[in-house]
Amino acid sequence: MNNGKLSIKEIARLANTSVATVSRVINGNGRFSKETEQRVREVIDRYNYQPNMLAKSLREDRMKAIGVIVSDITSDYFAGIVQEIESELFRHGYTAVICDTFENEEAEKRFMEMLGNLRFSGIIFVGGKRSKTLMSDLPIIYVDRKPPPASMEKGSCFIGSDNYRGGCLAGERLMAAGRHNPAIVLFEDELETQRQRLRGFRKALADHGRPLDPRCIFHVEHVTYEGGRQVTERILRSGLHCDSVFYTSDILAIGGAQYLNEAHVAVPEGIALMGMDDIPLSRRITPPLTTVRQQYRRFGALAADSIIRMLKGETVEDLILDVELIERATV
Amino acid sequence: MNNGKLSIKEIARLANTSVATVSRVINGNGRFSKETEQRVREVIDRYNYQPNMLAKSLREDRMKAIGVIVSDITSDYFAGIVQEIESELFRHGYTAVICDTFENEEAEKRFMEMLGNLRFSGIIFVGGKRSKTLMSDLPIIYVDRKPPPASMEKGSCFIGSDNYRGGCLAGERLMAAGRHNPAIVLFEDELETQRQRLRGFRKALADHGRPLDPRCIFHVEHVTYEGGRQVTERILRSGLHCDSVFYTSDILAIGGAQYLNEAHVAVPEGIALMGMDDIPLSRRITPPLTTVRQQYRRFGALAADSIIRMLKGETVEDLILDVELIERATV
DNA sequence: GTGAAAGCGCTAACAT
DNA sequence: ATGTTAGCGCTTTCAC
Repeated sequence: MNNGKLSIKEIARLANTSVATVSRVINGNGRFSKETEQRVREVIDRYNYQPNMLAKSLREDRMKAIGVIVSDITSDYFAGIVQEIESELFRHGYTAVICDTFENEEAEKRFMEMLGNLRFSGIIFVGGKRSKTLMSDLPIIYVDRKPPPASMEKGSCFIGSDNYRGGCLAGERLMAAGRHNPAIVLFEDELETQRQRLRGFRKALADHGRPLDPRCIFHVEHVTYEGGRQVTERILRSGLHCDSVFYTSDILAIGGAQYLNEAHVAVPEGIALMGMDDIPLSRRITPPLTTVRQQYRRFGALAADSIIRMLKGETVEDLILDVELIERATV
Repeated sequence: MNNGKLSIKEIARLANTSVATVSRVINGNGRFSKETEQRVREVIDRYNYQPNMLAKSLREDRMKAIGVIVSDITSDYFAGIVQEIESELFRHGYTAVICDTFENEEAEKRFMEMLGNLRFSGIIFVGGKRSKTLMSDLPIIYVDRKPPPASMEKGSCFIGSDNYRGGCLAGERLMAAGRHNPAIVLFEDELETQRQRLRGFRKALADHGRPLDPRCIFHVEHVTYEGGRQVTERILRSGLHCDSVFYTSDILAIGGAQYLNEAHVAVPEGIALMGMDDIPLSRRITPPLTTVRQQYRRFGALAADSIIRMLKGETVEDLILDVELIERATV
């Protein structure tokens, strides 16, 4: 047993003391003399002793680890958030365990159970669905997508963007460019987040006396380049003569731009394009994408911070970050 | 204690039997009557009992989890590999814990220690450095980058592409297009993998009587769009009059293509471009990127498979997958 | 200041 | 077929 590694018991024997004292030295609580500490540390160093975290966690009924449930690690946007969460958590001595659900609710549920069994300290959802009400007694943070109010139990909070304002910004920009017949592309599975963007967009158009044509609201099943291509093709073929489109994700906009390019539709002269997120690629395509920037990497740092504060028993509040219009060349 | 969840002991009490029997029922070993099984299952279902994996793992001195150490989860290439690993492992009842090192060797070391303390079952390195010799008694699989032979201890294996052939394919293609003065861009931190590609490339040119000019070998510090831009600028300014460049990663090639576009250098007429990997974006840029495809998602499935076989005590061998030339429009 | 011992939830002998 | 019990490595009372 123990796979060659030594236990606190052997350390105690080698340092000529008891397991209790060794434990006290390691964790720096309780009292012990300078000399015993010295002896214990020597043995620990010499044998490069590593405490068994499993036993520690069992005893304390808590793992010093946070589960990060993300709906698609392959997305630049989510991966960026996750990377920040991980590095921030790491600095606080927590381990981030990343669980990728592929936008699959079944997997989401399995992961939540598993994290519970493993006595994790908390969960951060990055873009999760969480539409079924899965109970969990762990502290939870939702990032990016806000779940239906029903699952926003206490001991949970939300971190995301001011999506309403994001929609406004996009609408305003298009109006300012004289694009009076825009389309909007939404991700169909999301609720609150997307709805807010739609509301803001609609408001901006209405303010300019150009109410949004309901037929110009398009939906997409997956946030992929291909999804962006296809919806753009649908828009062109719809016969609605849209002069611009606001995609609620840069990935979609980039797929759309590619389609227009192949279809020999000039951007922005023929059709103007706007995205949302501002992923690194957006500034690199030709022409560079005009978009609404979300501070999505900050979501990650903030989420890590919040959950650690929750663990300390502090109360934390929802955080709504500002968005920003990034002028480039597709409008 | 126990956070509201009940233990095997309480299940035993409620089902009017002993902990041993409950354990036997749960794990399906040992013998028990149909009737007791029935009673136990009822209680388990009624209370939605979830065994404490911490205790189980402590007892068995092994977690049913595999650590996946990846050097940058933000990369499409690595993320794709990781996603396959995770889904394959999941199907076998293993949990994949993803550890992102940001190409940082210190983090790599910390993660390895941690996975050891937590008694994980094995480790999969995706693009790791692992240049320092960190001991670890766990089975290890290396994916994509082959570590120096010194750290290829037994109980470890490598899964990757035939990089030599990849280099050949790129060189051949450029020669066939009459591009007699190509440059090659390598990632400086990698050893074996990159060296093989260089060797293959060099061989192909030599075969055509156009030995590679050593000044036309360029290095990049980070595999990012920006890295690709910068190295391309350096190539243009070098005064070497290269007529084509082979980037050993699509990301770099895409950054390079963008730079050339801005510098009004026609692709492929002025300069021909080749990448390697074939990430989803490559077919979507304008013009679509000619590249050497790696079956990188298959790396993931294979890695998961191999480590599970290792855990069963089977011996596994290095796996070298074939690469394929993907003709598109940049050559 | 230090040690003995109980006990976290579980599995696997070893009884019966 | 089922129950009793030791013990995995650790922390934490409770004595001394």
